Amino acid sequence: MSNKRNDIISAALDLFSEKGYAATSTARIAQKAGVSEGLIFRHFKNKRGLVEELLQQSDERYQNEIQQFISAEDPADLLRAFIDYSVRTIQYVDSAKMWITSLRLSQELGIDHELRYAVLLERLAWALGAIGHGKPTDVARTLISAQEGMLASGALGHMGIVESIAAGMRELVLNE
Amino acid sequence: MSNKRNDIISAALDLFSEKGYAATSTARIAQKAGVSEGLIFRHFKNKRGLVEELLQQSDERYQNEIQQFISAEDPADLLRAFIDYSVRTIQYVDSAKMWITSLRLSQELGIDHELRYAVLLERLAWALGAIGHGKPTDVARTLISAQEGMLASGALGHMGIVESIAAGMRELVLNE
DNA sequence: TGACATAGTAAGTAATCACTTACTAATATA
DNA sequence: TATATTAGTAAGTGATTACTTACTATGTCA
Repeated sequence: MSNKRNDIISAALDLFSEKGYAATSTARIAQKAGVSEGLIFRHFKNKRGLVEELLQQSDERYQNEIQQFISAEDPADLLRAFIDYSVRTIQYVDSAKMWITSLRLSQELGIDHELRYAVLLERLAWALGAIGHGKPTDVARTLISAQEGMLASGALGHMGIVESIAAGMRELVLNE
Repeated sequence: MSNKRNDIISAALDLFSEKGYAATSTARIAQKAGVSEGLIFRHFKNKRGLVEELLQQSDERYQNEIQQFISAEDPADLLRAFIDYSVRTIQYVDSAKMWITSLRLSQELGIDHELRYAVLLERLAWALGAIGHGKPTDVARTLISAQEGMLASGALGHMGIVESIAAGMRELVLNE
């Protein structure tokens, strides 16, 4: 089985994460993937179809990754894991690319990705309530927003800032 | 004095905030502004020059707006004002457009807007320290990140979420 | 082996892109 | 009022865009 279809998706991910959707041409994607431009349109209905599959893959991966810590039984452990995960995710170029791209493309294409956080929000709120925070749902939303802010503001280039934001979250939420 | 130069900037702001930079053509901007396309290139060196002036105006306005509360003498008042400002800013379509556009365009054009927060960061950290928070600089960064996250995630359409994030900030920072 | 679907390509297409040219209209200043 | 500068336009420019067409190569299974 050929892997050129995957080559296209992975080249698209690279380029979309650098330049965004509109500024990335299908010609450039084909070139980077080492295939003819026409092949993109054999495998995907159009450019939009390609980016939608990419976003869907990224979402599946995201849901998979958060599964690893949202089931923790100790609430403080869960919160610690959430904060660490935010940092770790950005340290591994591969993960970071997918996260940032997913956020940026959702914005650029006007796709609502609020739903994505439903499960995470619920578990965070539970953990926050369990360790004595008032308004746990509001606080959970604040944490998720802080995490998104990290991704939005080109934090990829500034590891120091990412660590600092995480430290601030730990201080506010866990007093540690 | 003609106002066509301003018409161009304001049409560009509208369109950039909807579609982003790359997906907005100079032809479309001219059409919306009710001028010929050539006029854009008389007043601005090129498309990039137009967006840079737009970003600079937005930055001036931002620095102006935060001046109104960062000089508060009471630390709790300052923090309250910061949080309220985040919400208010998004309620007024005009302000929101400028904020979101400024964040999105900085991302899309790869402009570092970290500097923008220098003064705010310093004053927030002071206020947080004064009311007894540990690691005040880290916590200040977390708050700013949460605010950026609000803007990044199409919060314009979801006032309820914006209010909720603000409530979470109030709870975490001021216990109220 | 032969028939048929799938994978892949090279060379198009019309539309749109940012930007330029060559010009006229308006306004300021002497 | 003559002159010079600025504001404005219509109609281009070549390059690039997403996508199509018409074709060939490769594998699959009766």
